[in-house]
Amino acid sequence: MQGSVLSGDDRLPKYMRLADSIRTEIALGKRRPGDQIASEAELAMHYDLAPGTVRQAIAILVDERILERQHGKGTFVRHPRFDSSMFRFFRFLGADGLDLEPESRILRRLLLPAPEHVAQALSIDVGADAIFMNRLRLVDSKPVLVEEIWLPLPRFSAFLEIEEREIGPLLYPVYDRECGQIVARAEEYLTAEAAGVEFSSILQIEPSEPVIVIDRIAYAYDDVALEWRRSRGLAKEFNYHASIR
Amino acid sequence: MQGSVLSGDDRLPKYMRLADSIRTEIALGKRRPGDQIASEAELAMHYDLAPGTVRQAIAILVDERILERQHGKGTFVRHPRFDSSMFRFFRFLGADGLDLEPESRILRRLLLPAPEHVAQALSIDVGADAIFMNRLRLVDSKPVLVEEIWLPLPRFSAFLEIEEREIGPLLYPVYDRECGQIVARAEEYLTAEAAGVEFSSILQIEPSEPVIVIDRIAYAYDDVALEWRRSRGLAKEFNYHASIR
DNA sequence: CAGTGGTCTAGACCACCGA
DNA sequence: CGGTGGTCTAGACCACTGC
Repeated sequence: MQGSVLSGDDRLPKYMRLADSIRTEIALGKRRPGDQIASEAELAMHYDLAPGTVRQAIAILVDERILERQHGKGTFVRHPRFDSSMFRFFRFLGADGLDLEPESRILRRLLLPAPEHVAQALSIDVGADAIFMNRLRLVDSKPVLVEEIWLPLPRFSAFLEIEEREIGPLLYPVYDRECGQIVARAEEYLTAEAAGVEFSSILQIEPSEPVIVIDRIAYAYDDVALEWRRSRGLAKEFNYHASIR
Repeated sequence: MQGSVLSGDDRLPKYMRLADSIRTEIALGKRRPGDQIASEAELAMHYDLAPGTVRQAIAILVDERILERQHGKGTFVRHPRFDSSMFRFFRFLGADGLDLEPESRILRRLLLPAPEHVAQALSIDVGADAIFMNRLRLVDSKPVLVEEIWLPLPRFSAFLEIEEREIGPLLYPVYDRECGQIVARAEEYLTAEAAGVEFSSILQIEPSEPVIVIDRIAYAYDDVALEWRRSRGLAKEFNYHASIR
């Protein structure tokens, strides 16, 4: 017999159920970023669907930025590379005038009881232990960004054991490699405030100087919240662009 | 004879040329926001295309937020209603705790030579006369936002003649009604800075307090730049949200 | 009820890629 | 060259809307 059966609520259109099925495979780690998925013809055969229906399903996932099509090659699980999304906003220019990726210095990394706003975002109990990390980002040895990062247990327990030198400026590849957690998307909330005494001394600016504050919650493919992060950076290095329709 | 011919480069796919054709009709004002367009069956008949090809064309325009489909009713030119997009960012709460739309007070409205950054954005000559307007937005009679607005001539010449009381807080409906110019989309650029002496006195805050600065260029359906605007508002009222994938 | 968009079928042929 | 996605056809039937 050929023709596998689509799971899920059969009141939903087939193309949605196929999209759900592929999305779930990725969430479970059966398909990982970079992997090629079955061709449209194979999927049509396997699920006993018309080619057009399969295309419609894939179109959804391409739209969600989960898959990408490459004409003549195949359809692939997309690499979600936005750990540096901050650097679409902040432009850090070195002495040579080129964009720089700030180096990273971890100031603190320890277990702490999660405060309410973090606990709520990460769906853990208020006051439950979680990993807290404090990082400084520098360009030309000058501080430009401070980060407070919270990670839930037990999902990230391995993260406490890693040697600091194994942690580069990009955390999401570390989360994947050491903890098996893939960040698929994020929500960011942005505002500005005066630096204040605490952050002005860290960033070596005047307390009255404005800083941009970006809160980010990062999610896995299955919408589990993986990381809460608050970043503060010099407002004058910051420029955000948005299209509105 | 039935079967109209698609214009444009015939090396392009038919669905793209149909989408271009509909987009152009809207840019020329033949179809206006709220209008119903021909049904998929009619379009297929008229252009001698298969229904699926017509659907693909419409899908593009729906994706671009130019059209919207309504099941059982038809397909319509979408109303681009984002004059109040600022108020997805700024939340102005009145004494009763509800969101308020700030009232508007025009401080200045006159012809001035366009500075370079404005001229470039609006594709006019540097130093050429353009309409400049300075507005203050208030909530409970307290200033919360200052705007500098530039409009190109001769497209907006009628705008100088309008009585101030005919200009409400929303400008884009006025542009449409009085000048026949429809804003279809916009690009916004966002940063923050200390208010400084000029704006602190207008906004009644300390010069060191941070303000959010939003530059916006508004475009017509045919991508002609219609308006350049710079808004400054209290950073503490500001919260922007973005999804990243 | 007629008319609209939404889902789905079952193909054909083309354009692109890599071996 | 074989395999992939991209375009296009020509329908059928369903679900929703408003008269």
